[in-house]
Amino acid sequence: MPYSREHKQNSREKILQSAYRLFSTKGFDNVTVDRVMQDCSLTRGAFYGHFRSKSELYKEALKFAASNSKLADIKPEGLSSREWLSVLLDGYLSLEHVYGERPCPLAFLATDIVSRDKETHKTYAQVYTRMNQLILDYAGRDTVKNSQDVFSLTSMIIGAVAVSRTLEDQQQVQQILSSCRQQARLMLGGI
Amino acid sequence: MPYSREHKQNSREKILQSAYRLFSTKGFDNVTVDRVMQDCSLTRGAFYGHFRSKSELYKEALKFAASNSKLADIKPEGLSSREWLSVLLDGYLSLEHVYGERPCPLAFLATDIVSRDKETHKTYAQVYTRMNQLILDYAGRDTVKNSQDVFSLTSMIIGAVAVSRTLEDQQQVQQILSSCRQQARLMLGGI
DNA sequence: ATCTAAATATGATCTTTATCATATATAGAT
DNA sequence: ATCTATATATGATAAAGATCATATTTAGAT
Repeated sequence: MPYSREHKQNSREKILQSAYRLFSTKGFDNVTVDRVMQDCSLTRGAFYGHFRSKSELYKEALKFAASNSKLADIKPEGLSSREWLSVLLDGYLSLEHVYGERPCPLAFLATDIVSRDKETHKTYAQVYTRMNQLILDYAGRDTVKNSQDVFSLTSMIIGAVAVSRTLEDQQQVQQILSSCRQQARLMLGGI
Repeated sequence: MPYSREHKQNSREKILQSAYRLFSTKGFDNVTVDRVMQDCSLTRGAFYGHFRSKSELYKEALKFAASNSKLADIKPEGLSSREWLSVLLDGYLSLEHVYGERPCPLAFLATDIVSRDKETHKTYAQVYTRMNQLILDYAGRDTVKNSQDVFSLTSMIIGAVAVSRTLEDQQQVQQILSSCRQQARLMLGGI
């Protein structure tokens, strides 16, 4: 047996991490396999030992990002679900998220996904459903009049960060995020 | 003088129309110059008589889309500004818009823009500002507590249609759009 | 009818990049 | 030490597509 048992698994995770960071900031076509591998200090050739194709990498990176996203973090002890949800939303609607290393795939891949294959669409849809579900759960289902109300909340926060990343004017971005944080609190009262 | 005086202008508009339709559904890299020209029954060569490069085409198509978008339509006689705004928002949050021929560039190019050049970013930002302004104007500025409140509304509707286009489940899309239409009405009360 | 400038079409070039074929390096087992 | 399966690296191939150089078509003016 060559290398240690975990070596390949480690490499795979490094590739996924680099891939997602690059894909989410540049989109599928503006990222080359070479660039991803350079980013994690490996080379082209090694790539095909881990993934069948660039498309497969994209899909796996999407799954990887979903399970490692801020929104998947575990609620700390001593906070109510509602309080934790509030923390999560503020984190989501923050500059750190907009420009950070673990951006939400729902926002940052939104229009990029359209040209990908059916499987990838399905994965995206699953991530989307999970996000809505998670917010519903934290908000407390018993207080929900209509579970569909959550869609307007997620639309808003996804739209906000997606647009924010394209804007140069930092002050305007701050205003957008702030406006949405405030609105989110109002909506959660309603939900 | 060859051709009629308006011929070239007509060609230019046809190119822009095809270009925007394709760019907004597939993104910059998944559209070739060839494909655009085929779409409007011209050929590659003619292209460079109209635009310096594919990048320039993209930028011009973005401007073109902005000035021809649903939201730029003129208010018909006999409707109050608020009523007209309501019509516009329902149109924006409709299946026809999500899958139609005149989609909103703010939503459908959102993440695609990130990899484009500075000029294009600037154009996008202008379109974004115009959209917010337009909604503020129709909503009636005197009734606005805080003009920044409009950002959460535009984030929501942009996010809603951007995400909707990636989802396969038509029923879910309907629910998202419906949820946002309802929420928009609530928010306009507040604005 | 013919001439001409503008618009459009066609063929060629050159770069980029995904993927493959092949070679080398690694580290556990003998 | 050496052997071997696996991980990684390097060089080659081939296709796609943006752009350019050149040819052809168009329709108004003479």
